[in-house]
This record gives sequence, C-alpha cells and structure tokens, in this order.
Amino acid sequence: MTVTIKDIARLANVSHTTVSRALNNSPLINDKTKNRIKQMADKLNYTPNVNAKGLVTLRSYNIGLFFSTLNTGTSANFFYDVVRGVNMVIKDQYNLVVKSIDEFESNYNRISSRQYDGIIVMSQTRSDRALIEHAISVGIPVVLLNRAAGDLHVGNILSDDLKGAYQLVDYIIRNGHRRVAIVEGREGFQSTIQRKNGYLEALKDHGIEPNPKLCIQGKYDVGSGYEAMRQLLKEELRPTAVFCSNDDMAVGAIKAIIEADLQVPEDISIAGFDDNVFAAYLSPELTTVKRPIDQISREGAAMIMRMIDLKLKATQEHAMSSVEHITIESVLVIRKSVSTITPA
Amino acid sequence: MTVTIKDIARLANVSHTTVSRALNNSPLINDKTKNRIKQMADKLNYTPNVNAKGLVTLRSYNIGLFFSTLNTGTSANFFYDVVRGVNMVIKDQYNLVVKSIDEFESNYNRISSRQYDGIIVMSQTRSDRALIEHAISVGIPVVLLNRAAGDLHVGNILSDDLKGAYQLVDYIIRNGHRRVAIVEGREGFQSTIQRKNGYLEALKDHGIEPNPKLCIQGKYDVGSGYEAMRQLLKEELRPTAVFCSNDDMAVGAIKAIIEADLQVPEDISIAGFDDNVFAAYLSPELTTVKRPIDQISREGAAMIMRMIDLKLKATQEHAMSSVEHITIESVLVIRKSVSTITPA
DNA sequence: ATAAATATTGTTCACGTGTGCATACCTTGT
DNA sequence: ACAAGGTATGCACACGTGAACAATATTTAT
Repeated sequence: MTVTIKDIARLANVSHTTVSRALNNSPLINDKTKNRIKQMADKLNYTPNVNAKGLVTLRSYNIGLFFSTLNTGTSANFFYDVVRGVNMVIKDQYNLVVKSIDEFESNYNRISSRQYDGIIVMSQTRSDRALIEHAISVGIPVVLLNRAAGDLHVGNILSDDLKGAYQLVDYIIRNGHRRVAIVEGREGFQSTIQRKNGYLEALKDHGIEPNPKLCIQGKYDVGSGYEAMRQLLKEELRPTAVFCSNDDMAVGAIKAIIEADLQVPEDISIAGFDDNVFAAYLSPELTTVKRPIDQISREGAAMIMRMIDLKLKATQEHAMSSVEHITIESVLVIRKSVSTITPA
Repeated sequence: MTVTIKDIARLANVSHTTVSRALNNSPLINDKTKNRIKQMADKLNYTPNVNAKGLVTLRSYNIGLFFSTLNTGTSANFFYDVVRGVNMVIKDQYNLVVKSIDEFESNYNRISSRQYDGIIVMSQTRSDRALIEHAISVGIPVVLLNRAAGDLHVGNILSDDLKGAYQLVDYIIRNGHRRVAIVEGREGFQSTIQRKNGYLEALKDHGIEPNPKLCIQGKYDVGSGYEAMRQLLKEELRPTAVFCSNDDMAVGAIKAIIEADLQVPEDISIAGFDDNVFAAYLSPELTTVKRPIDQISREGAAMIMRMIDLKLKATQEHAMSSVEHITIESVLVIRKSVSTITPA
C-alpha cells in the first residue's frame, strides 16, 4: 500500500540503506545512483514515515507553541499574530502544535523530548514556570516569549511593556492630564503588572499621587473594558484620561463613554496598548503603543530553530550552552484619542 | 535516561509485553499486576514514545487544522475562534497541528496518513480541492468546514452564509433602503460568493436591479473596508446602506464615513457579517449576522474524531462508510447601525 | 603491476512498542 | 487424580528508518 525505502530498494536493485542515504543526500552515495533513486522515489510518491524516522533520530519535527490559556485574556489579534509569525518562519520544516497550558492540569508527563523538538512558550503568567521546568528537565529547548526568563535557562524574547506604558502615560500627562486612570489587564498576567508599573512610574515622575479609585481591574477583553469605564464614569471626580492596558479594552471603554453621551477625546481621552489592526480605524483613531508581536514571534521561531540545531550538534563540552535574550522595543503611536487640556 | 516499558519490565520482573498490556488496560492482565505496573510507571515518570507507538499502531495522534491561508483574508477573530473551538474538543487526545495550505505550493506528498490521523480543512476557497483529494487518496479522514463538499467524500459542516446574507439584506430593504451597496469579501473565497449571492437574491426578490457600481471588491480586512467605502462615497448617487461582507470591513467602512463628516446610521446605514467580539461595542452597535464559528469548529472536531474511530474499527464491509453533512444556521443580529428611512 | 587509498554499497542491528502464538499456571468437573 | 478449560504471562517478530561496521569496487601512487 504505502511505499517504503525497502520497496524502492528492491526496484532499484540496491539495499535500503543506499536508498536512505540517497534520499538524505549523503555524500557517500554516487551522484548517478543518487539521482536515479530520487527520481524513483518521486515517481512512486514516496513519503517518509515520520514515526520510524523519529524513532531512530530522536526527533519529532514538532514545535510546540504553548499559550497560558486560550480562553479569556488572550486577544484574538494577539493570538493570530503569534501563530502566523511563528508559522511563517518554521514553514515546512516543522509541525506547529498549538497547545493551551491550562489543559494539562499540572500533569506535564506527557510532554517529552520525543514529542517536541522544541517549545515556544507565549507566556502570560508566571504560573507556566512548572511547565517550563519540566520541559528543561526532559531536555527540550525552550524559548520564552513575553516575559522575563529570570533564572530559567531558556531563550527569551520580550517587549519592554513597562517602558512602553511609561512613555504613553508620560505623553498623556504632558498633555495636561492629571487625573489619569488605568484599566488593568487580566489579574496575574505579567503584562498586566508591567504596564501598571509603567503607569505608576510615569505618575510618580510627574509628582502625581496614584489614586486606587482610578485603577480598575480588567480582563483584556472588550467587555471588561466597557465595564471598567462604566465604573470610572460613576466617580464624582472623573478621570480626564484613561490608559487601557490593551486595545480591545479601549474599544469597550470608548463605547461606555459614548453611551454616557460624552465624547472621546473632548471629554475623556483614551489610550490603548498593542496597536492592533483596528486601532487606526476607530473613531477617534486610537493613540496606543505598538507591541511588535509579529517580530517577537518570528524571532522566537528563529531562536528555537537555532537552539534545536545547536542541541543536535552538541557535545559534552557544549552541554551547557548559553542562551540568548532579546528585548524588542515597543513604540508610542500617537493618533487622536488623547487631547491636550489645560489643567484647571 | 528516558524510561521505556522494558525498564519497567525489568524492575517489575515481568516481560515488556505484560507492561505494554497493563498500561493499555488489556483485560488479559491480572488486576493486581496491572495496578502494580501502573503505579511503577507513574513513579518512574514513564512517557510512552509516540513514535514507536505510532510506528506499530499506524497512528500519529496528530489532527491537522488547515487554513487556506494565514495571510490576508483570514480575520483574527475567525482564526482564534476556530483554533479554540477545535482545541477544546480534542483536548489531550490529539495534537493540533495548524497549517496554512498555501505553504505547500501544490506539493502534498508530505501529507501522509502516518502524519495525520485526520484533517480538518477550514476552507476559504475551492482551490483546496487538490489538497483534499490527496488526503482522501492516502486514506486520511477529512472534515471540510465552511464550504459545501460537493462530490468530495468528506465530512462537511457549514453555515448557511447565503441565507444569512439574504436575511440581512432583506431586513435592510424592509427598512426602506433601495440603494444598498455591498463590500465583497476576498476574491475567490467561497464565503465571498455566498454572501454576494444572498445579497443579489434579496435585491431581486424586492425587485431592485443590482448596480455594479455599488458592488465593491474587498479583502475581508479593515483597510479594504475603508477603501471600499471611500470609493462608494465618491458616487454621485450614494448608497443609503452598505452591507459589508464581514465585521472587520464594517469597521473600516464606518471610519471612512465618519471621516467624510457623515453619520452612521443617520446618513448611511452599515451592516456586517460574523458578529465578532467587537460588533456589539462599536458605535453604533453593529447590525450583523452571527456566524456560529465556535459551534462549527467544535462540531468539526467531534466529527473528525468520530471518523477516525470509525476508520480504526472499519472492516472491508464498512470500507465505504457514509459521511455526515451538517448545516448550522446563521442568525440575524439586529442592533443599531441600520436606520429606517422613507424612500424618496 | 600492485599495493594503498578512496569511493561506493551492503549487512546487521537498534530504536520502543504492540500482537500472534506458545506456554505455564490455575480452576473446575468428573 | 486427571483431563479440560480458562487465565495469565512470555517469546519472537514486525513496523520503517538510520548508522556502525564490513565488504567490495574503483582510483591513485609507486
């Protein structure tokens, strides 16, 4: 039924080893026979059996792309950009296996080095630490995106969310705003904390006392942005500007403001984070921070491939190879949702 | 290093066969030894070698999720919903391998039944036919989502886009609109054609002659919706309502209208398609058609699992098993972006 | 021309698992 | 006590591939 290298060998009057070598482009094989065999394989529609291959080469040709969760807290645009970015780089060399970490329920035994040649962790919370430690312990190269690796011996790529948020809030304050609120991201997410800290630092540097009433917990989804804004609107002293920790929530916030018969940015300024595809097409166009998700993903994919290659070539001396850490700057994107005011 | 069933066998003083049977819950094994072995395997952190397993059982435990393309034309919300829906159902039983069909460049040889136990094709264009035929020919169960299977012998789940578009446009016309434009989806996509046809049928049933100048080609992304609307605004006889073939383009269209100092829906009514997460939070809230992507994906995942199981149990008599076809209704979601007018 | 070196091909085994068949143990009925 | 039947376990092989080593063919150097 399915054709194997032994079938080809029989037809070509050679041993299966020769076929194996020919198809793997071994320099040991005569070019003439090599071509003859390759052609024959092509004609017979030969497909290598990945299981048999992996069994002996100890490879799976799978790269795992792990998200903390695929439920609330992961915005669609973010997810799409990540998968696309990674897929673009690994192309047909690997299979991209998408997983949600929370589905493992803390039982990581099923994750073995024969299952994944490498794992990219799109980290949202520190709770993925156990997973990463397990992966390392079974010898799988790991690249961690989106949060600092700390003491974990893994490749690391991150965007400087704190700095991005700082620049944005600084910009807002420089436009005359003193009562600047924040709609925070999902609780426990690293990005949530980073952006909050950037916000706090900017306030501090301008001598503004943070007001807990102006810090509302969100969940990174549109609905939570809407609810958070509604809550802010109830304050006796309304904020004049609101920093939403991502663009999705900014959409919700704008909705709540318009529903209250107010205008953005005339009555309340709004800023987001991410610069997703919609940001430039909202009304008003959203001032936000561009987080280079695309770039992070592509760099991450390239890095994991480097690490896999390195591991294959590794000898004892190189066992403890060094790992790379890359930070990609986020950039402030000024549009029209933040107005200049003269403080009262 | 890594523990195999032979290691367990040695420690348990049994043959590796017994271990294999015990771990696979064979009724042949005594319950006492079975438990003893299972416990031991647990303690040793045993992980089955999927390659070895697959080599003999002819399975890969991979389910392919194939998109026509991961570039323009696939909206992020759509993509996210599909992956999440499928992943939710297959859980830890299978690996979800995400692929973009266009990356194969018409060479499908690498797709074998040992690589994928089943394939879910999220079809956007008919050009995926070759891929599907290949998959069938090598014996992989296939479920086709999003477009009619026609003569292809595959599982099929689709939403009735034509009907959905018809109902929406019918609703628009019943609100007094006669000059109803359409911003079409990406050229060649089945959904584009279906929605256009629904639009045309509705016009026809109301005795309205379709006007080619009111039919603008889009690409399903925000920017193309914006451009299309700008073009429509240049018409001497502007449409009073525009049906955008998805919500993303509706966002772009609304932007163009507001930029021209006009209002939605007072000056021009807008409707979308999909009912994505943003639809309810736009201003005005978007009237659209809810396409149950989530449900389609989940049903699709469940169906492919049924087909895989069926294939495993299949005997010669059942070789040509029947395949299921399911249609899921899309539903009109009336919000506030379409106004009632009295025709001049 | 012949030994040495090189290029090319073949033999055999291993990877880790599951299964058909053989075997040993245990129960039951007589 | 012994055959018959069931229950529980082991043996040997197969899956398809790649690699170490052996073997043969070809070229080069003297």
